[in-house]
Amino acid sequence: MGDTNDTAAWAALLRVHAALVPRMDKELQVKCGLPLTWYDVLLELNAAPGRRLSMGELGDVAVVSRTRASRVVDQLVAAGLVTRESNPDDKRSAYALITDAGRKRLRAAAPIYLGAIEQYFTSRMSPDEAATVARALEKVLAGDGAAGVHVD
Amino acid sequence: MGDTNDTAAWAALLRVHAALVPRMDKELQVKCGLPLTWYDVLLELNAAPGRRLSMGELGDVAVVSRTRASRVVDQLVAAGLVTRESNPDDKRSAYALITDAGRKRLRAAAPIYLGAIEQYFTSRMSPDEAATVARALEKVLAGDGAAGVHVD
DNA sequence: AGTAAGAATGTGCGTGCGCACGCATTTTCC
DNA sequence: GGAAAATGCGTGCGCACGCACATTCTTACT
Repeated sequence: MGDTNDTAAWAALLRVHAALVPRMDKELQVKCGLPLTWYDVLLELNAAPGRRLSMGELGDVAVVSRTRASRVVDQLVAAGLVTRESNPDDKRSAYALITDAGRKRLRAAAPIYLGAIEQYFTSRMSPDEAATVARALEKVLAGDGAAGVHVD
Repeated sequence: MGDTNDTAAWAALLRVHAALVPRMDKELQVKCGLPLTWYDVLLELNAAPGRRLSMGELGDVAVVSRTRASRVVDQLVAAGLVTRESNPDDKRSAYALITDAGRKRLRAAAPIYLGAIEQYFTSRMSPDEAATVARALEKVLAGDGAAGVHVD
């Protein structure tokens, strides 16, 4: 609004994140007993080839950092939604493998989460706008690998 | 990418936030000794009428929560960038008022921050896209007050 | 006026999170 | 082959963050 046009998009992104992420996290946790972090990790594991990912890969592909991923996997193992498995080819690395129970929980939570995204986010804009937002932000991510990004 | 079109925009927003916010925070802190949270609070105070804001207003307008704002203001007072001032009309409320030193620090930090936004974010997309992103995300925020949002 | 309900703030506390570090293993280089 | 650098991982630690609660003051109601 009072913002110069360049920063308006960035400022809005920060505010949307601050407003919606806690709300969706609470909602997911109340309706599914599943924190957003767990959902994200389970989603990535489920989509990965062989339904398994090393900790480093998980840190790269998921929103959480690598060290955080390690601890989230601990919790998921304790909850029976994931198992740890060692890689015979590289004994340093540890795979996280989603269990059937994990996939069940993920499938149960998905409609809740997707519904929240639709209700709070996507439905507020036109389909064209949603497509443009997705394309623009993906370009931001693409130009990212160049400038050193790693958080951990 | 593999995402259904609806969730692609939201997923990209999460990833952009996760990738860029820590980076900008570090950069601002290294080059200006100013955490992103401080910058945000100083910016809002500086833009406010009378250059002052109560804690509740600050929590509403800034990205930080109300309780967090109270503590950030403590730090800013200790750093001499802000002063606390009581409201004669309502002795419960406490105003935070930006000092000249605070404005100086803010003016010094602004080009760094704006440059980072341009470099990492805005320059990756076309001006049209930036405008569309801003408009779409502001609509998300506008439709927000309705559904109870308050975090604190 | 007097009392009960409500609002604004600050603080103790538990949790989430990433960094710095150390350990184990792999890879590179001589 | 063997040593040195590099990689992957888990953990101790400190900081950021919000919730629940107590406090102080204001407002509404009788």
